[in-house]
Amino acid sequence: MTSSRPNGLQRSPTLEQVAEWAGVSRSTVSRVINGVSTVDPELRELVQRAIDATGYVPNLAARSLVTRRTDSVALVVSEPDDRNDSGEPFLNRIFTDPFLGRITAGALEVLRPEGIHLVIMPAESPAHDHVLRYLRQGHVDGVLLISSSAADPFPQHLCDLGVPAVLSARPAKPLPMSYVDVEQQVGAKLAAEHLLAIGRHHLATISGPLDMPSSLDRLAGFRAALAVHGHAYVPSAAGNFTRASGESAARELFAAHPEIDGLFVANDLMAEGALQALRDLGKRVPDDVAVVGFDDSIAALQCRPQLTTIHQPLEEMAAEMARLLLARIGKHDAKPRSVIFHPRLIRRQST
Amino acid sequence: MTSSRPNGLQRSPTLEQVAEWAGVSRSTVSRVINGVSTVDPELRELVQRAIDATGYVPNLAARSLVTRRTDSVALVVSEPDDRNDSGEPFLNRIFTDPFLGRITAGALEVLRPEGIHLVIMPAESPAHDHVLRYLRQGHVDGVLLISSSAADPFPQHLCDLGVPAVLSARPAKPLPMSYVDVEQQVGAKLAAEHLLAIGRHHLATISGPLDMPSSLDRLAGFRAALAVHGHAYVPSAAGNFTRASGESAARELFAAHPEIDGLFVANDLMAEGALQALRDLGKRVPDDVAVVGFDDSIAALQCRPQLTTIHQPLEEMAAEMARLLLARIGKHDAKPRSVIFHPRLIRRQST
DNA sequence: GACCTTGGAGAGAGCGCTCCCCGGATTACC
DNA sequence: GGTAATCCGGGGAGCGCTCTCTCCAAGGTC
Repeated sequence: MTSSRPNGLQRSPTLEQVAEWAGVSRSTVSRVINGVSTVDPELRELVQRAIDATGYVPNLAARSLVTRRTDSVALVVSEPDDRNDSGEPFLNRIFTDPFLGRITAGALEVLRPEGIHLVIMPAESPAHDHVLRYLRQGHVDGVLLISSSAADPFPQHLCDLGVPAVLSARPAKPLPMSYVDVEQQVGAKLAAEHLLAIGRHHLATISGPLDMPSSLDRLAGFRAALAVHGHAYVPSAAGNFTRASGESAARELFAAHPEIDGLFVANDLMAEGALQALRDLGKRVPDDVAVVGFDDSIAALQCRPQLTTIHQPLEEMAAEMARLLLARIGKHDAKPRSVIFHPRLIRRQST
Repeated sequence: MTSSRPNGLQRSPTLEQVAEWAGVSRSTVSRVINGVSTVDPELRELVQRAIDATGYVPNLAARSLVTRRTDSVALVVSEPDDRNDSGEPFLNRIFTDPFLGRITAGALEVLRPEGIHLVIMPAESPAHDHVLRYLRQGHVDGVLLISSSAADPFPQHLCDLGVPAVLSARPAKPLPMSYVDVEQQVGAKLAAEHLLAIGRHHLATISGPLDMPSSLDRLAGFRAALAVHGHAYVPSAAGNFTRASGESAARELFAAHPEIDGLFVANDLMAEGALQALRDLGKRVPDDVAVVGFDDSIAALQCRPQLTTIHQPLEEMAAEMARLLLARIGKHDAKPRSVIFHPRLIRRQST
């Protein structure tokens, strides 16, 4: 029943007005609102009634003008120029990847209890400036950055800006910023050893874009693990983490190497595409070809056969990012920290 | 070379300092920044140099304290309580649906040129309060609301709040808010007539959740169009717009009515699931069963066979939402308006 | 040459809030 | 009972910006 605000025409009440209503000073109302303990319980009660009666809401602009905090952080998903070649619009790609949902959920898990709002901003390259301006203006206290490509200048920009930020993966060039990551190489190794363990000998891999450190790590990890077992050469094709790219990469791979009987794909979405290609090629999974994905996203469960995949605890990772960021916002001097998580293999029907 | 801001320790320069540097008054600097034309070109130039030299960025809190504008709007994706039964986490669902990417892109198309930032906020039910608080605090000038279920109280809350807002579809209960929509019934009719035109006689439909006006409209439109052609009974099953739900709805439908040879599915994602089910059942598409989707999302192109579907111009619709919102923000008295778009059928391989 | 108009710059008053500092009241202690 | 310690509430000074109002100078008009 906050009846008195039909259309924003009349301004919402101010602290001053609440104070007047309650017959106390501005300071007292401010104390009540900010939960300072040195207020007489009776007065506190009175002020609370005044707040309810007037329908008072603190003016955030005024508050953050003096506190220099906004109690909100941004989740920025960045992408550099040179990746607009996939044909698929960037916005559709990021919003279609189950990745983002899990990251968001994990971050909110930590932020909400702290009363911190999360604001999501896509930042495909032409909009970098826009987003940077938003961040510089002090709209948020800090940034959780999902950036992929090594070529992406965004992390560097953010660093220059001095805005507290945490990255979702090891930055391509060393940067004094905290980040969270998973042991990519270990994940790839798990996939390699599993494929060998189930008796496959002709292994290949579909990697992510070769300008992403995580893609390179998965590729290198897979190769290294196989080298240990005597496999000197491992055919590979690169995709860009979309389903369609996985499909064409698989086609390419099998055209050149029809003997492949074990496939490691750098994410589930591409693996799903690869399954499609294999179906078209008349190959049975897992009988003819065993497939291992990466991420353990819902896509892994949605496809037939369900994917064996490398699980990475994205929600926990995002939660940790949020924690690192909050710590960083708290004390400005904190030095960059990294937190690395462990992957594990989930076996399903595709191997 | 904005050298003077290593770590937020020293405060960023203020208007005052820029004015001092340039040897002019605060007012003049403010005029330059806000593009007021009554400034001597020479002085303007001088001030610009001062801004560059000091690395000045306007303090948004201070500005919006006096202007009462933030130059940003929120895109809120809401979901009521009672839909958490699908098993799949809400955040994953919305971020996995190509829908959101297209909406975002369309809205940005209009907002960016105006210098307005877009902030995306998921608002699954337990977080409603959080998001409402954010909106009340005046963090944004207005809201683009994607809300689906008729049971969702969020639009009503928003309305009570007096925050300018535009809905993505006709609200379930009449509400004094602008909205954008597509002629759902006409879309369904297109599907029905197409299926009849290609000689199908046993038609059925997979609808969306029955608490969504758009789902009901599509269902009703499909039935009505068939009734005109003498089909009194049309089997149907409801899904929740996810791929998995489409798959199980199709299974259910064909178990009861194996004779079905034409299927209208209320969105592409569910249609994709239905294709999966049909494949499992050994039905060929389109030979045994013709399938028409709805949305014309990328999912329609990704699946095999590619989907015949009802195109709705989501990007344009979102752009129009943004336009309506900006108009509303401009003058507070504006009365609610609705803009309705026309669907059209895109024929591909599934019919 | 006196008057009026107009373009362009400065001064000042807030916007609504927090937070420091101070003062009055209450309690405690000698 | 006097003084110190403690507690709590009020007053006031800004935070950095915009915006109106005022003022000055230059140009135009009769």
